[in-house]
Amino acid sequence: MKTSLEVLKQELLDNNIHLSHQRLKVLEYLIQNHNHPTVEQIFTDLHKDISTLSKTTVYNTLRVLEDAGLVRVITIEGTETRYDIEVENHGHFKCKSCGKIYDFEIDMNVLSSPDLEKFQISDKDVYFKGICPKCSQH
Amino acid sequence: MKTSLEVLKQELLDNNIHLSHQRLKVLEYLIQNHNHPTVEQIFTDLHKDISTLSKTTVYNTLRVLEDAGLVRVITIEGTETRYDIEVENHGHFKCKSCGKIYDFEIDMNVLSSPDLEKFQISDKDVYFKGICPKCSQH
DNA sequence: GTTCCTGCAAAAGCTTTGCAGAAGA
DNA sequence: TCTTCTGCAAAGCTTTTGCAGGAAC
Repeated sequence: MKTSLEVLKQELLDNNIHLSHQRLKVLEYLIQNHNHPTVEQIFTDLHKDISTLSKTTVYNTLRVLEDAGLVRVITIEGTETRYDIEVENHGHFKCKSCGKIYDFEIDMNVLSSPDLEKFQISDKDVYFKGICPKCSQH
Repeated sequence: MKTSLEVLKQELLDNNIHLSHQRLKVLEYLIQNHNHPTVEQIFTDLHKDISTLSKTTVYNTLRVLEDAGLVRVITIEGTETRYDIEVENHGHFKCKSCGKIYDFEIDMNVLSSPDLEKFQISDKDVYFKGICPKCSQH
C-alpha cells in the first residue's frame, strides 16, 4: 500500500529528510485523516498530543513533505490551503453548501490537450464544485 | 462572440447590477487582458486611468462579476488569486519556472466520474503545472 | 562540534469589513 | 428621495521570516 507509514518514512530518508518526532506525527496524521485538513486543523489536533508543537513547524513540515512529493496541496479555494497524502488519479469535489471536500476517481491520463504537446507536465489537479447528495436532499 | 463587452453589459443588467464606470473598466480590462491578472495587476493598471480607484472597489467588482458568473476565479496557486473572463472548455497550465499561466483547450464533458453520479456539478477547474516550452529550451 | 530542526515573536501579504460621503435611478 | 456604489481606514487571517535555543548525528 502506497500510503503506509513505513514506505513514506523510507521516502523521507531517501530525500535526506530527518525523521523528527514532529514530522512523523504530521505524516501520520495525514495518513489517518483523509479529510483534506487545513494547517489549522492539523495543528489543533496534534497540539493535543504534543503541547509544545508550534504552527511554524506544521508549516515547515508540510513544505518539506510537499517538496518531497509526499503530500499534495489543494487550492480549490483561494482562501484556505488544504493538504492530502499524495494519491494518484483522483480529483476533488467541494460542496458549496456544506463545504466538505470529496475525492473522486478520475483517469488523469485521459486529460491532455493538443495545446500542451510541448509542455512538460508534472502536476495535474482537477477541482469540481457544486452540491453534494446530502445537501441536495434538503 | 461571447466575450464582447456589449453582451456582458447586458448580462450585468439582467443580473440587476449597475453599470458603474469602475465596473465597466474592470470588465473591459479583463476582456482585453487574458493573462489571468491578479487584483494587484488590475488595480495598478486601471489606477493609471482612474486615479481615484480603490483596491476595495476592484475586490468588490470582481466578487460581483464572479457571482454573476462572468468571471472565473483561478486558484492554481494558494498564494494568489487570479481572474479570467469566463470561457468554456479550457484549463490552466502554470509554468513552475517563469510563472506564466497558459490556457489550453480541454473537453470538460469528458471529465466525469462514476463517484459523482449523484452530485450536482456547477464548476469544473483543471490545473496543470510543469515547465513550458520556452523554459525547457534553456 | 557541526549541522539541521523547532518554536516564539514579529512581520508581511492579501482580503474583508465598517462606515461616511458620492453617485445614480 | 432612496437605494446602491465607492473608497478610505482599520481589522482579520493566513503564511513567512528572523533568530535563539535545542536536538540529532
